[in-house]
Amino acid sequence: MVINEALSASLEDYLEAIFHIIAEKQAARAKDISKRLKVGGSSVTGALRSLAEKGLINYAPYDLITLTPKGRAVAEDVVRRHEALRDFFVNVLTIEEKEADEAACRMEHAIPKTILERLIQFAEFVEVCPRGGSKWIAGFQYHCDHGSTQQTCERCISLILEELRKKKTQGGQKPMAVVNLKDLKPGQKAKVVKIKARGDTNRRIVEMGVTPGALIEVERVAPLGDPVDVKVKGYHLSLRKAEAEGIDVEII
Amino acid sequence: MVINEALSASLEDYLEAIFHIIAEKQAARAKDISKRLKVGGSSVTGALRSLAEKGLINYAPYDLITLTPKGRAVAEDVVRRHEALRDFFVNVLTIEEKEADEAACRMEHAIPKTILERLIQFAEFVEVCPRGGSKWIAGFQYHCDHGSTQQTCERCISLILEELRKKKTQGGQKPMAVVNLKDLKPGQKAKVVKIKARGDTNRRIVEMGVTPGALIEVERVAPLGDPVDVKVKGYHLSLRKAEAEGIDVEII
DNA sequence: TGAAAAAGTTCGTCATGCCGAAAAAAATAC
DNA sequence: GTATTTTTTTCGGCATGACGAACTTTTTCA
Repeated sequence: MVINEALSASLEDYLEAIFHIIAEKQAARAKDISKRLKVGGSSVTGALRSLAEKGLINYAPYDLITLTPKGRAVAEDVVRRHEALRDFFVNVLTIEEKEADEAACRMEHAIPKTILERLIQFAEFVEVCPRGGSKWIAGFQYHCDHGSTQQTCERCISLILEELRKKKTQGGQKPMAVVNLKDLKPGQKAKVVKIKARGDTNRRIVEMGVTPGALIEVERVAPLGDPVDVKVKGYHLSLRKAEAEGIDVEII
Repeated sequence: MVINEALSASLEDYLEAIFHIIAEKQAARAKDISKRLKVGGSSVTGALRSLAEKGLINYAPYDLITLTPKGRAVAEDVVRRHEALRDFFVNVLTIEEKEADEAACRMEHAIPKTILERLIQFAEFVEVCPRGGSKWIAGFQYHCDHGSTQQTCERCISLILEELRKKKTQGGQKPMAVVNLKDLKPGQKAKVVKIKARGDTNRRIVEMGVTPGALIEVERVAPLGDPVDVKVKGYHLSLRKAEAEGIDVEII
């Protein structure tokens, strides 16, 4: 078992495919992989041997394929890169979903860690900052389609004024639209306003990257509200009900 | 001579290296390439044969290496991808130059055309839009370092107010800081305000992508102001003096 | 001008990653 | 419970792209 060798783009693709297949079914089979990656069966066998040798998958000839803990960690890292790129393309560059996904698939193997982190922070910043937001992205769209001129810039500025006025009349005494994380529905995005939890729970929440100002997206809420699956800084987290209740957010 | 086959990442690297070496000296030699790409001499020979076969370089054993027109076009395309990524990393994500360059080097081979164009437009929009600009990027930096909280957001909003006030007092009757493109110094960036030129000159200018609202960066001005080398939408252009004089800009 | 040095090429090798054909194993059907 | 189908593996082959060693050409310089 070879340890800690950097994976090739190809092997990252295989690992990512296995990760997604396992998320849908219980375990992956060679056929699923070959269908998903559009490669011949014999190529899959070779890749599986390679991944098993590196200790990333549990695999023996003719056997089902599962991820080792190490393999799961690496796969989650690949998926995080993929999603970060795709989300940036879709949410900031307003690229169409399918095309964004394909581009992310190709670029995910080449993006270095530091750039990735920055990109995730930037995409978050665009959504969270009052100077950014969906209105601004719409302005970017307009700029792309018509080219911005003096007039459109003035329109843009008046938009900011409007937003400021709204803030001023609503806010003041109490920040508006602050709710508890547990009350969000899947798909909703929010800005973390305050961590109410204290002690150990507080520590755990902050360690996961949930800090005031951060963007948080609810992915799934289990029947009784426990656990709540969220995405923060590109990471998929599963929060206990007690943890979710300790987080106040402002819906975006 | 094989035509129109997609280049591998490796061959793109060779072509890019040749392009840069030729920009510095008159022609490239195998040694320059092997030094620049850190590969053995024998690998270079193979790559050169491959590029010559595809009609991208002029090459015969032991001879100097130059680009064919087709090869130059492809090389310029690779360089444009590289620079677009690097500029985005440096100007928007505030990544340090050297790191941005290395990342661009790896990612340039994987970015699809549509995403590239959008990214270039976005980087331009960030610099040109009043809601963006260097102040906003500084705000992003702050967000990265400290995490934005309610207070920093209010600071951000007051910054917009300040900017608005400045615009209001200065502007009104006449747009401020409008100068002619020919008066810019190398390194300066500006927003195109108006194309004064008429007829054929106007058409040529617009065809090159120089339109009101676009970002233009001066790279080099020849002794007598002819030509003026600029960068617009990722393209390096060489403007005749008459063309430069027909363009009014607002320095950013 | 004629060595010595430098640059460039050829050749054999290796690793990766894909493929198709054929063989082997497992699953399914009757 | 065997026969057929499906899945998986093995094997040989091919393309790319890198390398080192040995050889050839060009350049340098004495």
